[in-house]
Amino acid sequence: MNHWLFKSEPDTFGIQDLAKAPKQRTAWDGVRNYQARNMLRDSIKQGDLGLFYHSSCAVPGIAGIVEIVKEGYPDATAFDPKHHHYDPDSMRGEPRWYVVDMKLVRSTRRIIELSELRAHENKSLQDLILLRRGNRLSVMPVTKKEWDFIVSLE
DNA sequence: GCCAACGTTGGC
DNA sequence: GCCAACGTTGGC
Repeated sequence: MNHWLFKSEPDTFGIQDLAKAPKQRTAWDGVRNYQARNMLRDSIKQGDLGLFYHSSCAVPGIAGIVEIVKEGYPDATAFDPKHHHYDPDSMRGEPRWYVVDMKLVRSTRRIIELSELRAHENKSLQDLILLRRGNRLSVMPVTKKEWDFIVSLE
């Protein structure tokens, strides 16, 4: 079982939106980055756990824990001309973009803030991809050690 | 294959 | 709103 971190802008879809979703479940759609796509398509497995991270907001940080309930399948929003994430180059016979389905395990009791993670960037979290300079990946792997450490901060 | 231009991300 | 950093595009 592997661990991941998923970024989302709470103004668009935050942890509260996941909590209110039917069955507290959602498809992680709209990813339009090849590196992240490859993870969604190939690496993320049912039963894997993820940190739900709030980005581009007043208090960036980890807001919850999710579990993968369905492995990668084509992102239907890429086929829809009316959709904001429409990609005319993604064909149904040869889909370019993928999603996984996830469900809420729980919200964290508090936001584990980015600034707090940064306080450990020279020690326990020195390899955390999230903290790498200029990092823009919206889906990234987290090691078991990093996971355990981050969860222990809560 | 190079690389400048451009659009996007995301913290501050 | 600013701006650094990055990925993608497209001309050559």
